[in-house]
Amino acid sequence: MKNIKLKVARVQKDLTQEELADIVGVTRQTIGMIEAGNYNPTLNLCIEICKALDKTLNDLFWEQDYPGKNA
Amino acid sequence: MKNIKLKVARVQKDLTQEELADIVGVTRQTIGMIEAGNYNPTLNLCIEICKALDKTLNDLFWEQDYPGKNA
DNA sequence: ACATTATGCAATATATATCTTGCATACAGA
DNA sequence: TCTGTATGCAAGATATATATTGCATAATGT
Repeated sequence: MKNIKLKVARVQKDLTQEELADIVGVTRQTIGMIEAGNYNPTLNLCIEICKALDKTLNDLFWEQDYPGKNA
Repeated sequence: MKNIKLKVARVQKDLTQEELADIVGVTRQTIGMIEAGNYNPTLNLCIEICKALDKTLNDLFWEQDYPGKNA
């Protein structure tokens, strides 16, 4: 499931996938896959992304696209 | 860095490490290491833990023990 | 038309999250 | 004292997050 919130927050900061990746210390592909969904990133990476985008974990990763949400 | 919030939330639910582990589908050791800190769990696991304990990501995993917090 | 930038997709390699098993300690109850 | 429960710690195995490389496409500017 795509993470639209993350993509929006990134675009709001006028950052490209590669720029965000550089800031948080991962590869462009990793950011791309997180935005594309079907991925399960690490807590530390999520936190770094949130800090880079001035958001919180709940802002970007809560109640949007975790498996079994509407079960 | 130890995750006290997680331990407190678990005890409030009267759950043992092993019981919580069974609920979220991991091993007792995994829960133990997350509580003990020096660990980097997966986002999906964090979400499952939050759901099991009726907490949010921010409640249990935000601004407590991520690296560089006070940098 | 050409070059550049941003993104998507995929295969292989590496790092690390998680599992499995086992042992040790502390504590509560019989 | 003995047994069961809850937890901590550690070594080796497995699954998967992430890196690396490469190619394809759309959009933009010259």
